[in-house]
This record gives sequence, C-alpha cells and structure tokens, in this order.
Amino acid sequence: MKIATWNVAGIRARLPNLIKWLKNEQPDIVCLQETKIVNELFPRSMIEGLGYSIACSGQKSFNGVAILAKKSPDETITKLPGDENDEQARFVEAVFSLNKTILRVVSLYCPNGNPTESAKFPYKLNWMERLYQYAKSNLNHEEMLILAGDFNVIPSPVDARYPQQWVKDALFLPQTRQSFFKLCNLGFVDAIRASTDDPSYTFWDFQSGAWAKNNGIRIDHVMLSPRASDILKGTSIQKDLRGWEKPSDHVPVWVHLDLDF
DNA sequence: ATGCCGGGTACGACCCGA
Repeated sequence: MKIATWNVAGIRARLPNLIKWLKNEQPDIVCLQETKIVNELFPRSMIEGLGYSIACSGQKSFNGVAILAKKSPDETITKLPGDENDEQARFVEAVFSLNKTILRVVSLYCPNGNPTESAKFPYKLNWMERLYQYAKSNLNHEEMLILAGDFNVIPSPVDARYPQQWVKDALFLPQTRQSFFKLCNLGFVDAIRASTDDPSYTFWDFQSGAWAKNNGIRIDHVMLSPRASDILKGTSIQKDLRGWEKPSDHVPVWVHLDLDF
C-alpha cells in the first residue's frame, strides 16, 4: 500500500490539482493539511466519487486536516489529547482494521511557532509535547502507527538549502528539533531520512523565487512506529507538483509499505 | 530583516503562513 501526506494550502483552491493527482497516483491513504474549511463545506463529492472515504477536522479560514482512504475507517478521532481548550483543527486520526492487523494513521499540522517571542512559540512546543505523550501512550499497543503531516520542523541542517537562514526560526530552533528527536527516540522512524541521504525538500516559499532558486526546506514528515517501519519498502518526495499550475507551496511525501490495504 | 506570494474573508484591506 502507498500513503502520502500533502499540505494543500487551501483545499478549495487546490481541488483541481488534488483530483488530477488522485487520479494519476491512486494513493491508498492521503493525509491532508491546511484544508482551511469547516467540515460542512468540505468538497466531498468529487473525492468520494473517486472511491475515497473522508475523515476531516476543519475550522473556518485556518488550519484543518483530513484523511482520505480507499477503505472506511473503523474509528475517527479529531482531538489531540492534552488541552480541552485547544480549538485549532490540527489533528485527525483514523483507525483501520485490516486482515489480522490494525493500522492507525494520523494527519497532523503542527503549529508554525513564529514569531518566537510571541505566545505562538510556547503553543508550538506544548502541542509537540502533547503529540509526544499521545505517541508514547499509543506505542504501548504495539500497533502500526503512522504520524504524517506538516510538522513545521527542519530536523537537521541537511534539510534546508540555506540552514543559516533558519537558525533563529521556530522551525529550526534547538527546542523544536529536540522535541522532534524526542519522538524519534520513542522508536519512530523518519521514513524519508531512513530511505535516503539525498537532500530533498518538501516546501518552497511562494515569495522571493524560492522554487526557482531551490531555496527549500524539508518539514513534511512521515513518522513510522516500529511495527510500521518493519514493513517500509520505499519513499519519495513528489517535487514535480511544485511546478504545476496553481501549486501549493508544499509537495506530497510518499511512503510505500509491504501491506495489503 | 521583512512580508516581495497566495489563500481566506469579505468586498477593502486585513490576517496568516514559514
């Protein structure tokens, strides 16, 4: 089976590209971020027409995540535990019962955290700590768990074309990277980094000709629990979508698993 | 460093992203 994560930067603006891409690539599961739409207005019909179930957690204007899948999930969760008052739609989980196994998939949109002197940075770090606690408690089940999405974390200098540009940015500060590595130290595998040493980016800013200059960063990640990393077959970053008409500033990240879906 | 682009909201400029 193949699973992809893609920050679409507005699902309504990206719908033609999303539909074309789904038809071309036939993913089994897709984790979307920055849908920027309430659940009631989610553009269901064309996506369902291609054979996908939809689990979404959205809000007006900002954030919003979804999971599209060729099977219907047995269970859906739309809140990251740890803060009852958190109204931001950044987490959706879908649980799939497969032949003798369970696959748990999360589409997540970690806060950006800039500017770092504002409340946004502690909110980011707190959200990442909540994700860590969630991941840790789920590992006890020894299921296949996939955390896929826009982490807004540049893990290492190799993950930026110009790392010195990011040293004071919330995406690359030591506290942010430590929080990401804490997740890795639970046993989660960064699927792209496990598969290749090549520098490869998932985001290029719309501004300043970042795409033309390949001034990119790798911030969209697929993290595999030990049971899931055991069946990792391969990965890719679908850079060509950044060159399409009306692109998102992010491109899809793909993971292939040795698993029937 | 800021906000050069792009989306959303709403219809005139704002906020937000990374």
